[in-house]
Amino acid sequence: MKQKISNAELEVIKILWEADKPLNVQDVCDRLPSNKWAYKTVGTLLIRMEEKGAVTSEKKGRINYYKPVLNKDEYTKEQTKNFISKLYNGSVKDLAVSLFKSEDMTESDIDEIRKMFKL
Amino acid sequence: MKQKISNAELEVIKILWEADKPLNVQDVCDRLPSNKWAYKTVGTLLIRMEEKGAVTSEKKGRINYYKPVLNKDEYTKEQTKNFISKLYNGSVKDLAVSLFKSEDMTESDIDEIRKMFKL
DNA sequence: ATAATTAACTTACAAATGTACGAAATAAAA
DNA sequence: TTTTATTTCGTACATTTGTAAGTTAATTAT
Repeated sequence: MKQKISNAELEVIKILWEADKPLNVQDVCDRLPSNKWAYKTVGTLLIRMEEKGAVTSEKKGRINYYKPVLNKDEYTKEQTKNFISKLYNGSVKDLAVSLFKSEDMTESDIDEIRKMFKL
Repeated sequence: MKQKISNAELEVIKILWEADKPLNVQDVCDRLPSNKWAYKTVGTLLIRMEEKGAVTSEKKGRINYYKPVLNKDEYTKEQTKNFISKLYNGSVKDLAVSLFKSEDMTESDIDEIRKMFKL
């Protein structure tokens, strides 16, 4: 997986991550918000990800079933790192400050975080 | 500012944010890592951002001086929110968990965060 | 004052992305 | 079995992005 996957592709691979079993194009469509994309669009996105090595497909009969190659946690971790270096000069602390000030955290988020960082 | 700015554009507007005074193309080039982009490339990026409404320019003599319209903190906040919803289903807590497990935080980051959350 | 440099403005061009359509092959329904 | 629906495969096409080059006008150096 050298190349980056796009935002639209990410939407699709997220479905595969959740499904936890190989899905065909129709399955993916069914799990997307309705009318998100045409069937063929979803097919294109899957093919592109296969070209990029982010997913693989296996044919059962004439139908292709796709599953992710790219690992969700690794991907998330890597993207998070990139994001922090892009917007916060790589400082996790600066991100934390920004989150803390942004009012986007609920009290329960804060509690959880407190627990996590204790000891 | 309807349209999104690209990664390359972001590099440039970051320079303007830091400078805190209007800069011309040459100034921006001087502040970028050397040989990052050709002078003309930087000019293109500035023009595109002006078209997008992210920066404005004012001419002194024949030279254009650019300054940001887009506010850094707002932009950062918005991007952070988008990022969290894209990768963590909007859960700040999940992001925090991931950061905590990723080993990308230094001890001093953790200390700072502890202080911030008053543990 | 001519030559060299510089800045703006215009144009370019390939790769990536979003968003599909058409044709051909096959399977399912009538 | 003829029609209809489904699926793949190839193709399409506008927009955005990265990365500039060419042309022209103004400025600086000689």
